[in-house]
Amino acid sequence: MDAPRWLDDDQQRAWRAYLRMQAGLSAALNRRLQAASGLSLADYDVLVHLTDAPDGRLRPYELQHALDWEQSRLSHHLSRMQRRGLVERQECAADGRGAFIVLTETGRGAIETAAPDHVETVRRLFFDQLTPEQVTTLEELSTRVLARLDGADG
Amino acid sequence: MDAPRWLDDDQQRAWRAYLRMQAGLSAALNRRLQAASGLSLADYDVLVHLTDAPDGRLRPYELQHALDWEQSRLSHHLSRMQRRGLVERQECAADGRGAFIVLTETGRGAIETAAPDHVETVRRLFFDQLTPEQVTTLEELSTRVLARLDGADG
DNA sequence: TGAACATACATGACACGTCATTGATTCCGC
DNA sequence: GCGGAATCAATGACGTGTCATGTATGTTCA
Repeated sequence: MDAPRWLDDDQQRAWRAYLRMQAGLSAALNRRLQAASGLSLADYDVLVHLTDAPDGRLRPYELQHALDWEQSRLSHHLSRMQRRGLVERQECAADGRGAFIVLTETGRGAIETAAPDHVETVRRLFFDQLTPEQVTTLEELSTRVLARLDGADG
Repeated sequence: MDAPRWLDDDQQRAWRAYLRMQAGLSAALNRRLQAASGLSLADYDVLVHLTDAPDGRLRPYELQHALDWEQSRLSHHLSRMQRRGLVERQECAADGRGAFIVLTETGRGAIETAAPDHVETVRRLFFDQLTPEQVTTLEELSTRVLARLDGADG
């Protein structure tokens, strides 16, 4: 193997800044959401998808693809949410292996209470700091990297 | 409270793309680093800082500020790394409350083995996908958000 | 039909992160 | 010095995420 290509100074600075921002932002969002509503970011994402689904229910594998989570993470997380009364599991008549995850009234109440505050926090901490051009660049940049991640493993 | 200001379409798309990219990238980096060297990203960051320190040792509070971690996260993590022989704890003569975290030979070997591969992965998955302008914008954007996070809590 | 394979989901073990609390020193004003 | 406050760090409890594996059901095709 050849000598590794290190990062240049611009890349170093960008990488460090990005890592810190990413960690700090998600920690801050999590803390606020948790304090305000008792939900984690993960709970929030699950509930958002269930809210958008017809009848407020989805198959686990649908949730898995929508969230882009590992299967076992989802399964564990749903068990914890079920224990807290945010969702329920139903049998699936059409497929004996499968199940439905159903939003409970408690779950719907939680997400409806949490959402406005959370969106406001995302705006204040993140979007209010950025120019429209920076937002556009962020989306393009993220999409490019995502395409690479979804592509070949090399 | 007033009606919440929701995100506009550009912001929605950027936010979703960013969240997915962020989650996917750190998962990919973690998986590769773990497979190649048995280190997690967290281990890697700790070891990098220790490697840069004189005598390969630092006080925990120095590491804490350098890494921007919560104190108890660091303490737990160092215990796990100590158990694996990557670092050791030493008493601090100058401050009876304190300690030193010292890089072991095992730890130094691990980071030196892991670093070239890891940097190369960061480059391939991330920087090779971006234009220099995107890199610059990412750094500016991250710095802006970070300043907001470090500022007032509102 | 039935064997091989694929799909849907759960689970146990264990690493990781946060919060709250505790214990031991050091610092500082009187 | 001495008493209170701040600092340095460890710990227990508990939620979260990953990996490896298990189990049941569905699907395909000779």
